[in-house]
Amino acid sequence: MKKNSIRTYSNNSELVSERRAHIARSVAPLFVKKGYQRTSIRDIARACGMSMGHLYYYIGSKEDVLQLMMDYDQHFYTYFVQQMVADYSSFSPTEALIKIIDELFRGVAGIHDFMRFFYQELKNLQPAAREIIMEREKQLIAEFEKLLRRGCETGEFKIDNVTMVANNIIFLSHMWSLRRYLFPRGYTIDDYVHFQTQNILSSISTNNKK
Amino acid sequence: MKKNSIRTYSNNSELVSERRAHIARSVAPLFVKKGYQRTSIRDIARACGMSMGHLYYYIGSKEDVLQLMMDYDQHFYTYFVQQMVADYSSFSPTEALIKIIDELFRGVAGIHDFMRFFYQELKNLQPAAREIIMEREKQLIAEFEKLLRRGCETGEFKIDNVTMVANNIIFLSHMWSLRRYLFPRGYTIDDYVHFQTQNILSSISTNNKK
Amino acid sequence: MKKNSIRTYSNNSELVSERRAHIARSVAPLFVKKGYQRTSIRDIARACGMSMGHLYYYIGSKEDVLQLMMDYDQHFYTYFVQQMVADYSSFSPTEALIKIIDELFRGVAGIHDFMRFFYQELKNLQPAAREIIMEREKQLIAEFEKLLRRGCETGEFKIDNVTMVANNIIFLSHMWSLRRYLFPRGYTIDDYVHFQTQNILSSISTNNKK
Amino acid sequence: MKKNSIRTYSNNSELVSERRAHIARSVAPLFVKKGYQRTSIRDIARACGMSMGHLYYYIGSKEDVLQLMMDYDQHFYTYFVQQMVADYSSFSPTEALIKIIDELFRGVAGIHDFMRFFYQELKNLQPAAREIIMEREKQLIAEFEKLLRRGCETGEFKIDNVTMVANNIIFLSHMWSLRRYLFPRGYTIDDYVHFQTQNILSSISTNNKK
DNA sequence: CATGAATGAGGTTTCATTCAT
DNA sequence: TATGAATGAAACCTCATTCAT
Repeated sequence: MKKNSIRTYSNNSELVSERRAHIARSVAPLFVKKGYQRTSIRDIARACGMSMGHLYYYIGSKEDVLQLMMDYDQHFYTYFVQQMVADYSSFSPTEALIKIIDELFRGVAGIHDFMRFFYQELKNLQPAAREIIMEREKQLIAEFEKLLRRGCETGEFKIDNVTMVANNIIFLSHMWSLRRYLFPRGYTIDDYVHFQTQNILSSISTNNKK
Repeated sequence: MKKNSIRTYSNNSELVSERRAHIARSVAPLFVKKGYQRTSIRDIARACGMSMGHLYYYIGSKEDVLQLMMDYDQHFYTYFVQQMVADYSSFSPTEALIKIIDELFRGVAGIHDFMRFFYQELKNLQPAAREIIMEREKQLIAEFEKLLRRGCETGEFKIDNVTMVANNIIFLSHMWSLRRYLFPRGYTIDDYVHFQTQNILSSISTNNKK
Repeated sequence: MKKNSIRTYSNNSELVSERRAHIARSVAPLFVKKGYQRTSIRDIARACGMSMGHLYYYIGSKEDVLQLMMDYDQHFYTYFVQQMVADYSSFSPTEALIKIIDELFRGVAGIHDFMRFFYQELKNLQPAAREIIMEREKQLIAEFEKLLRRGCETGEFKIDNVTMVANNIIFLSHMWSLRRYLFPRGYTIDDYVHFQTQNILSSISTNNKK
Repeated sequence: MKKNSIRTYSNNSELVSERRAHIARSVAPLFVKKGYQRTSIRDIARACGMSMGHLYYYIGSKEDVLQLMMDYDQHFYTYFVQQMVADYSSFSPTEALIKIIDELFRGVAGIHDFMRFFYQELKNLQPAAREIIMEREKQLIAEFEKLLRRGCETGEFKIDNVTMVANNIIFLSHMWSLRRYLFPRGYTIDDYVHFQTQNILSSISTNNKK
């Protein structure tokens, strides 16, 4: 929605969008593998199948590539969550939350290396770009708040601060990406999802069957 | 004892230890402010009050400085937690946990920029160095496990997987450093500590007064 | 007639001339502001309202644009002087010289930034193009020689080397463009014209009323 | 006297001065021949007998090399004139002026390619550096003013605006460098000096023997 | 123990020019 | 005629590391 003012020499905005999406897609595995700083423009151009000069036809600086990639991936991630919340809107809040946690945690685990990258390289974005990312992250949190509030209204949940519970849920979904190396040997994503689901429900559910 | 295979040209191991501690201390604010990659050897040498050549008398590469600094800081952090657990060993597990969470979360919040740095730059360590860090992190988790197990034995806690609960507690202590920008406006560390304490207790305490 | 060996893909020589004049006009403010080297082909094309590719339809290289622009502007300048000399042909040589100096110095002062550009970028022309410029500059000098000789014939002037006096007059007209920053604070073009007029006359006039 | 704040990584200010002088000397013929913009850092480093990296040990940017070179050469030029004025202080103003014009014009003719370079590349200096150059140029003018005023006091000269006469003398000394290609074929520096001397004297001398 | 001058490979970015459409 | 996407060489600059002193 917002206009990221990345420089381009082209007037064909359709082409620019397409190529930038291509760049974002092409660069992702490279960035995730080597990190942003260690990836050179030469690497990026090669991965995109472009010459270095031509790459700069669509971007203004290396930093813009980072922004492009983060935007692109975060967009999918956000959309994925919004879709889920919508999909389970007919379920009871508890049922919906269980399903959504399941899908979210597994989904995030599927892009664990991107999640790590995200935490590592966010600082390399310029403030304006970072602001956009943050804003979208807040929308994500709002989605969960919506669901949690519905649960409070039905009496299934009892929550003092829905925003913080939403924050907790999302942050814990990242834990698999950031810290699974510390988990017990043999601990699976199934175990993890089950554990966190119980954990979350036990602290908000009024029907505590523990 | 340690597998610290950092090169030095000195035989005076006491001097080496002392100088390396000095380097670790001197470089920390620089690294935290500018990031590891953007900090040059020249910057590091200046911050340490050494010449570049002499710096290489005590280290083998720039990466070693990162390792030194992370080791040094993590060591304090780990020691701080171990001390706390010991200090509260005479308290009831519930009381101890409340106290420890309070101190831990506030302590971590006090070094929030180091915590961010930690998540951001861990990837720049060589696997061997990363392994050492991980190992110590596991010891930290073990401290909490110890406390939680004590609570299970007294019947105050009911926990299926103490390792994962310990992991959760520690990870949530990092959340203030990594994501507080997403919290509600005006939300304080006091609010945060209170919220997470309730949250954690409600999911493990047998005396559920919710 | 001219040795303008600038490449074109067009056979329509009228169109070519027209377009080249357009290019010369369009590019002048850009060149004067940013300098020749710092102005890119993209800048030039944009200023001309053409595509880069189409620009190359009428020129062979970036250097040709410089030549075009210098040619064009110098042509006006030369024509302007020739016209003046003709206009004042019925005046006495002294009167004519006074008038012409007045108009010339003020005229040149009006295009001071072009004059500076001229001195700065002449070296970027190829020898052949530079030769053409030089030739026209010599014609300009010849105009003044004509006037000065007329004054010698009437006995109003006494001059050993009319060519060099003509050179001096023209060069001094450039001084306002090249060195006025060194002049006394508040010194105006009026002051300047008056000063140089007196200065020149005093050294060639037989009727020395100093 | 003024502190040109050119970046260096060295603390040995003596070495820095020496090396910078070396750079200024080494780069001059290159700059004069190819122009500033067309001379690459690689060229400069080669001419200085340094690696590119080491060159940047003593300077902060390519522009600094230009400043160094202009400063260095202008310093000699200025010093040369000041010396002359001092040397001829015991002569009568007229005699002194004749001698000084002779030496100045010939001196400047000897560095004609630097003089052209000076006019061409001054625009590439940053304002601060340009200011320093301008200031020294003004000091030069002041030297001539001193001499001319002495002549006015003895009654040998009659001058309304000594500053502008001084400006004229200096500017005309540059003409040989900038415009001698337009002079009559076979016209020598001897002819030129003689012509301008007569020209200047005739417009300021009270003893007009024309 | 200590210095800092020196290196050279590699980083990001620009730009005149062409050519398929 | 007219377009502008595409190229690749070359530009300026940085920096981890070494070595003579």
